[in-house]
Amino acid sequence: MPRPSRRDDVVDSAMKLFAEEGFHAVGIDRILSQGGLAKMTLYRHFDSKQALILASLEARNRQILAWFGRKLAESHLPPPDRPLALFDALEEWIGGETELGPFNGCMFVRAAGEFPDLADPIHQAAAEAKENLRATIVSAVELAGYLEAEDLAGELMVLKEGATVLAQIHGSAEPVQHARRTARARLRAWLRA
Amino acid sequence: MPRPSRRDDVVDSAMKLFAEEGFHAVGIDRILSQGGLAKMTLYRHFDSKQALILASLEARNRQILAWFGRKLAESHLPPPDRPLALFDALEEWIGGETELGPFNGCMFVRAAGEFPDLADPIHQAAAEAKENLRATIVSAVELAGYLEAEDLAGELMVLKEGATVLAQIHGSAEPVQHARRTARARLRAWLRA
DNA sequence: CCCAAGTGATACGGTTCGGTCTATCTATAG
DNA sequence: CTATAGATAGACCGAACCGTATCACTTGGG
Repeated sequence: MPRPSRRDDVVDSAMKLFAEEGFHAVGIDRILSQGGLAKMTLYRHFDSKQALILASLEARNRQILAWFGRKLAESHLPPPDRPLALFDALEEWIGGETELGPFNGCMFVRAAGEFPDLADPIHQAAAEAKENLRATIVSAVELAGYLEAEDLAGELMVLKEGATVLAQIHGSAEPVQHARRTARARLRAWLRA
Repeated sequence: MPRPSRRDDVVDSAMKLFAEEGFHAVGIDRILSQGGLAKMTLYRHFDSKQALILASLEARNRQILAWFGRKLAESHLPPPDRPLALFDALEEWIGGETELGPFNGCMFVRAAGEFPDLADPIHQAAAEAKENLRATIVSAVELAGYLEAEDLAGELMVLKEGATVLAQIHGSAEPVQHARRTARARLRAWLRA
């Protein structure tokens, strides 16, 4: 099991280009040339471009889950405010240099947008990624001591997705401020209940 | 000025296909064949596919603005709750048969996703469409008697976009419920302030 | 040392893409 | 009637697409 890492090279190059320009807009040749890979190296590891896209989404999913999970766990906010670390992390992602690379919106939202058929495996992979993130937020909310964590996490998800989408469209982190303010108020209300 | 409507035929066919399958995924030939148009009919009215996409976005923008504007104006909710008509309209759009056609997520979000370059005219058109909708919401919020309408509308926009995106990914209107509940609570809080 | 697997480089095939061009048809205005 | 503008239909082009095939080279294990 030498794990030659060539497969990972292909996925990394693909993930980067897909994130920057989109799935349909990026051809196999560009993925391979940027990275000095050969075509047979790709098709030895993947059946098709679709399989490569799926692998890229899975890799991105692990990356995103680990990053947000860490940001939520390492937050220095007082426990009831800790879920707000979600929006601090989002702002950091948008504005700056993180290991997630330049901010180009959510890769899963864009995948679901380019492959709108609900039965498409790519669309389903995007939906699963969102469900995974939701579960992470549920855990964080429970850990912060909230009841009805499912409902609260659902509201936080809506806010996070809305802020992400608007930030990408307008090229600005301002929507995150709106989302964070709303989230803060909702957390306060949940505390009183 | 006979307004031969052939141009509109092209835009209508394009808008429908772009909404269903995406911009890169749909070729000119399909747009024309579905609708019995000739290629020269397209290129007499538009310089390029990009110009056709821009025209489709503008047409969709007018459609969306008129629809949400009407839903907000005709709402039978008590005035302070009237901005919630936004989410009722969204749910109606998702679930059912409206003049907006089948729900495939927000066309502008998907356009900005497929053309991520902020300098791309298509991306900019998508951003302008969002700004137009935001202005509509600001007016509705002011009309309902709220102060600081800009901030409140900003929060409502985030909720609406998040609900739209999640609804498209999961093929479910459930996120709209979360968004609506959050919005209701925020409106109540704004009333007390 | 040798063999087999993996890789880079390249060429190729069949399809589709966006866009141009020509030819024919129709419909209206003069 | 003719003249003209806009329409359809379709051939055509160069480029890019995804995927396959071929060949030479490197590499590591028995």
